[in-house]
Order: sequence, then structure tokens, then C-alpha cells
Amino acid sequence: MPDRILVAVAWPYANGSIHIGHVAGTYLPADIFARYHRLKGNEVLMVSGSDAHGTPVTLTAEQQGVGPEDIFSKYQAEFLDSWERLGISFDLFTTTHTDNHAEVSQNIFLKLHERGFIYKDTMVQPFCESERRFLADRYVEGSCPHCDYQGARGDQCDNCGRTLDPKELADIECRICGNTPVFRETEHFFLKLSAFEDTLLEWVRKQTHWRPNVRNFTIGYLEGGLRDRAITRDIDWGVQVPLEGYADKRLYVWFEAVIGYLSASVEWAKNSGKPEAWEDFWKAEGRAYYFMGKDNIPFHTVIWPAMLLGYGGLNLPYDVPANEYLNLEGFKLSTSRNWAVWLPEYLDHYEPDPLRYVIAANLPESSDSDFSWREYVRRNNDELVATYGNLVHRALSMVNRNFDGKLPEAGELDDVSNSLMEEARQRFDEAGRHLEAVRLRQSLQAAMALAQAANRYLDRKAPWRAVRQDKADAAQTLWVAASVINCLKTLLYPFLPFSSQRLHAMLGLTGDVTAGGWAWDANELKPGRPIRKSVPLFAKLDNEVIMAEAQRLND
RNA sequence: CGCGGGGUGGAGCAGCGGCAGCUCGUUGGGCUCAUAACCCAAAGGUCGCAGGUUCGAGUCCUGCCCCCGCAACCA
Repeated sequence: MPDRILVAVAWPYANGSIHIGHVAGTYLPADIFARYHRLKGNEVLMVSGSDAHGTPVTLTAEQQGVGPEDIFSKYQAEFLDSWERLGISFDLFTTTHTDNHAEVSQNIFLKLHERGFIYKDTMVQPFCESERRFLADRYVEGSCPHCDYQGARGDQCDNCGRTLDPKELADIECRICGNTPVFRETEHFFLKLSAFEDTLLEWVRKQTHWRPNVRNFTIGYLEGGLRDRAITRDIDWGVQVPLEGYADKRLYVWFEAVIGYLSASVEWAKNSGKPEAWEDFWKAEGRAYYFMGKDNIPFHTVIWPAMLLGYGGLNLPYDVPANEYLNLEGFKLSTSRNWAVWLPEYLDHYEPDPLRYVIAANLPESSDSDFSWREYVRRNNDELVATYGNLVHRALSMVNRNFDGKLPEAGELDDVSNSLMEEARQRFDEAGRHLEAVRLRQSLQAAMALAQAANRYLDRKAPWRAVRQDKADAAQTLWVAASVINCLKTLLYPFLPFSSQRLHAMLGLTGDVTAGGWAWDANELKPGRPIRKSVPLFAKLDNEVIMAEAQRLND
């Protein structure tokens, strides 16, 4: 009976391109994990989609003078293209702007409402009479009541750091038009988070397999106490409140967007022709893994679990392997300062697998890590090309040249050969154990260690010399090398799917590289099998790339 | 008084109670099949600072310093 693995991937706001920070924090780890489980023969459902509704989308739309639909549909198309080219293998990448999502969200809202976990209350919000709308906290500014700083925002003073309520501000102004807003009462729905505090705390304490940063942060968050939060807003872009008399309100994004994991699963099931199929991943035996960056932790370890508990009958997250941040050339990524490597642009210039490799080798799993073009070129040239690519190329070239392009007979394996085969078995298990525990970087290390061992083996056996003195020995060496390379192909597939597929073909195997599953059949390559003239798996990059990209960054 | 994460050889990172480790770089040597690639060896660290616990501490505890995030855009 295969396991059911839900790979739930954080939803990007559809108001800008994907950059390497998103790739490292969220999409690549999720994809590696999903590919591994599919190989293992587990049933995997990997879903995400564009978050079409947040303030960022409407802000971008206002700035560009277009409607929010224009913005989100543009980026939805671009995201799909990026996933395709980088090999991020979603089973469904949808958007929150679908009828299905609205329906599922409203259904959750209604059930929570019916059970008393959502209640109505009034709050006072600044309202701009010239703009004729309610203003979000950060749309107003004024003088800080604590330090008299002039530019304090409605939510916080940048000068003294204190959190504020818009009502406290002196000389309050609308940041859009500069007029003085008035305060109006408005009715909103609140999620009764306080009701779940104890249950959540007890639950999180038991999740000892979670990463310490995720678990500790969540425990601290819960121990600080949960306050009920408003889950509706006075806006017109988003999912309608499913009750009479609230046509001018919408569900607030942080409530609605997390439901996307469920609604996308439902949509996927409908598309697949088995409308009930989503339940396999959301009930009893399924395990759900949520991939995201560290800023998103409380939404996935507190708020979404609270909603699930209130709704009832659906699985809580099994693991939330959130990542820290990937910095760029030592500085935090910033979309406003354009300090980022944009994925579409990267993919226009370079291959997907080197980026997957470089980022996977340095994932911010336990602390922030750094991406630099110098490191990118170095890891590509000194690790991917030199260690792995070169191993494949030297071994297959020798087969092609010395054995008429056919894989030779191994004969009875000597001690050196046996010990490499044994190491391959061990590394295979090791890499699998790490993937299982979402320690992706370590899994990649185990695979690369095997590539090094194979290089060492070739040096020790020196088949280029043996071929003249003891051809049977050279034959054995090259057969063993090919078999271990076949092992590496699978070990590295979750990380480097494109090159593993190419290597699969170079080894004379047909069909899809995934057909063999997460397994290594040491005898899969039969003697006599044709080995084509080797073409390098990876290209060496010139140091010019470092300069060119530094230039591009500073433009 | 906030909360969480981090500070380990030149670079990037692991280790989290039992002789300081990995990849790269550097230096010397070997090989010459391979994309000047591969292999071997060496040099290089008082593990942020100060105390404490322990037979024994990067590893646990306490205090302090610095960096990052929660906290406009932002995984």
C-alpha cells in the first residue's frame, strides 16, 4: 500500500516574477521531495497556485492603471512557464480566482460560522471620504503618540518601533490623497483563534520531528496567546462573504489563501475524473508536508491548523519544513530595490539543472545562506562538471572507444570493485533516509560522495592502462563504473531531473528515467548494451558570467 | 526587558557531550582516460566574548556583543 503524500506549496502573490529566493525557500525543496516520493511509488499530490487576491496584487494593479485580473493572469501564465522550464512538477498549479476556490472557501467559512468559530463584531477603521473607502492600517500615517515621530504608519512607528492603532495617531492622513480620514464603525467577522490555543500548543509540542526553528517559533507564538482576528475586509476584490447583506465585503486573504491547499486538491480530483480522490490525501492515512519560507510559519502551524480543527475531519500538517532565507551576494533580496535573480531571466540564459544543483547544495534549511554568482560558477564547474559530469564522460568515453561502443562483461568482481558496489548501496540508503526526513542538502551530499568514490575507483583501477595489459580487468572496471553511474542517475534525479533523463538515454536505456523507481538494480545494465559516444552532461561556465551578472544586478 | 534563528580554518557550510569535519580554494606530488578534468598528501581553526556545569563542551546552562527574520515590497 503506497503512502499518500500531500506536498502543499506556499502560494506566490501574483504581482511579480519568481526569484531565486522563492525557488530556494519553497519551490525547489518541494519539488525534490515530491519527485523522490513519486519515484518511491507513493501517491503524491503536489499543489499550489497564484494568490490572486492580496493587497499586493491590487496595489500593483493601481500603480499600472489596470485591473487586478490583468495582473494576476499575466503572472499566472508566467509562473506556469517558469515551473515548466525549471522542472517544478506540480500536479496542479491553479489560482485563488476560481469558482471552485470560492466555493470551498465559503464552505469552510460557513461551517466555522455554524460551529461558532466565526462571529460578528464591529471595529472602528479609518475611512477616507475623498477616496470613498476604508483604509488599511498602513495606508494612514501621522504623528506617533509615544515619540512624536511624524511619519508613523497606522500599524507601527518606524522611529520607536512601537505597534500602534490608527486611532492613536495624531494628525492622521490618508497616504493616497493626503486628506484627513474619519473613523467609522464597520462590521466584520472574526475567527475565534483563542478557542484553539491549548489544543494547538499540545499538538505542536508533540511534533518533535519538526525542524527546531519551526517548532520553537510556533510554541513561542502560541505561548504569547492567540487573539481573534478579523477575517473580512471592506474591499471589492476577493472571495465574497457567503451570507446575506455583506456584498461590499470580502474574505481577507490570509484566511482565504491557506484554504487553497484544500481547494486545489478538490480541483485536481475533479480534473482527474475522480471527484472524491482528494480525500485520500486529506483524511486518515495521508501525510501533508507544507513547504514555505520562514515568514509564513505561523499561517501554517497556527492559523491553518486552527481552521482545520474547527472544520473537523481533515489532517493537520504532518511536517512544515520551512526554510530560512537565501540572500544574494550577502544582502537580503528585495523586489523594490530589484536586488534579485529573476527566474524567467535566469532561464533565458542558463540551464535549469545547474541552478537546481547550486541552490540544493546550499539550501537555507537551518539558517540563512547565500547565493553568489561566484559560488554558482564555482559549484557548476568544480562540482557538477568536474566531479559528476566528468565521471560520466570519462567512463562512457572509454567504453565507447575501447569496447566498440558496447558495455563489456564484468566477470567475477574483485575486492576493489565489490567495495565500490557496496558503497553505492550504502550511499543509496543514506540519501533515501535524508530525503525521507526532508534533509535535502545532506541527501545531495551523499550522492556526490558516491560520485567522488567512483572517480577514486577509476584512478585506482586505471582502465586506460589496463586495457592494453589486462583487458578483462578494464572491462570489469568500466562495467562497474557504468553500473554506479546508473545508480547516481537515480540518486540525483530528484535534484537534477533533466540531466538524469539525458544520462538514462546515454546509458542506452529507453523510456522515462523514473520507470525504475527509487531503486538501484546493480545488474540492470547488461553486457553488450550499446553505449553511444558520450556528450558532456554539463557545460563549464566561463568566469565572465560572474562579471556579467554582477553588472546586471547593479543596473 | 519582545519572540525565533544564526555567529566554526581563505570562501561557503555541517557537526550539537567523547581525538574539530565537508565541498571549494592554496601548496606539493601522482595520473594522463576525461570538459586543464581525476587521484594522493600537506598547510590552515584558542568553534563571537566572558563565566559556569561536567571526568570531558563548538556541543549543556547564565550573561554580554554582533548579524538575520517576525516588521512597507519580500520565500
